Amino acid sequence: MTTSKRGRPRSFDREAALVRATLLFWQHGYEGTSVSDLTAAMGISPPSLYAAFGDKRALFTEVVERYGTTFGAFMDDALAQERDPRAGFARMLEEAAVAYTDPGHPAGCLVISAATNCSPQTADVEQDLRARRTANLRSFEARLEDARARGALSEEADTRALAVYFGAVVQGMSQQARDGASTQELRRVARLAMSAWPEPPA
Amino acid sequence: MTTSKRGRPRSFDREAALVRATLLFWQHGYEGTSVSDLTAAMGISPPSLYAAFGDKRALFTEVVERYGTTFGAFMDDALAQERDPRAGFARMLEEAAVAYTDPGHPAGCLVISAATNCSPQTADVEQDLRARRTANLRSFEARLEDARARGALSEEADTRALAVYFGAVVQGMSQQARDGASTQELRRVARLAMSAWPEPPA
DNA sequence: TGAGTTCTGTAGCGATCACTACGTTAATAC
DNA sequence: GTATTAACGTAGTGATCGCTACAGAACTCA
Repeated sequence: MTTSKRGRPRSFDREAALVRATLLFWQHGYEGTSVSDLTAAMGISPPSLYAAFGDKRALFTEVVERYGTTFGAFMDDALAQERDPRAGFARMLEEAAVAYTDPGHPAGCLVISAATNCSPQTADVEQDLRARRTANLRSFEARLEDARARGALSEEADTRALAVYFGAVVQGMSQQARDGASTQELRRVARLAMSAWPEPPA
Repeated sequence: MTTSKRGRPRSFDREAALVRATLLFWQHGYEGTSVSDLTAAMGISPPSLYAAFGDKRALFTEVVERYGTTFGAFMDDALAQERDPRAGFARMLEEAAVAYTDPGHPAGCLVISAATNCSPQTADVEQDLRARRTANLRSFEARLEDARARGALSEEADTRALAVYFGAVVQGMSQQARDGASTQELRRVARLAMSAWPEPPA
């Protein structure tokens, strides 16, 4: 394989520019971030942005997908890597407390907060992130149902309600982080939240 | 007192127009709602809007204040009217489950979701709603500290952590409602969330 | 070298943003 | 009646929105 191409080579680091765009969308959301803001932060001109990423919408989609495999990967990892489902959810919440308050990037979760209030024209962006959140919720529910099938969760446990509950806790922790909550406060929230975990089966 | 004034009388119902504006801001947020959207929904022309409410920012402020005394009043009411603090928080969450999914208006809470992602130019709006949320959190904490002082909560209870926890749960329920959660699902979340309430003092 | 290709910066496109100048209309005050 | 006051609709302000036409620059290929 070869990386050489015809024509004038790109004069900026596409990956670095993508990270800059991620941080901007993370902080101000999709509509709160203008193309002018993006080009200024990425250090490129509008034609370069459009040539490299398509348009604002495509750039945002790429940002969200990259976010899911990097900053946001801890959620799936925690649930998948812990054998004990309770430990998996507990670890997910603990890591959320740390990740959402990391001073190295904007607070909270991009998927949760980057498109919560959109104009009628960009309702599709709001819907895209909503679909990601509901997919996460289904992932929670599947993990809980799997735990129940394996006998790690009582038969009476309401997996749907627990899934919505953990989804709400994660989203709430994200917004608390954006509102200024500290890592320590969110850690305590994470521990309190685990009180809802049902008693083990007899 | 007299309600008569000089000059041409207003030809629209100011209160009704304010409600229309509330519903729009509630659904699409501050920046997601344009003055053009507002005038169309309120059935008035831009000069009438500016004469009656000042500007978009002032209208939003009035909407938020009115929201706090109507749709959003159930929170303070629940905490203030229940003698038992645990019952107060439980009632607040139960009523949130119903209010956030009321089909008569947009889902969730306006204070929580109307300005979560703002452009740098309107950061002050985001900050105003943030101040309201942190005030609510302090109200939670004060209620919990009062309960502990009265002996209704154990001395070891972490009132700050509990306040942040309940704030996160409420915010999470609001976003779950916007993401399509049903009243019943949120009711179950409310009940699960109360599991974190500490054991009564010995 | 020259042709072909692709990125670059400048400069500006039409559309929409929040907002308002202006002349008209409809009420009260005298 | 006339004067005064205030809301009305029309029509349009400058600024910013997302996006692009265009020409020059920098590369690979023959």
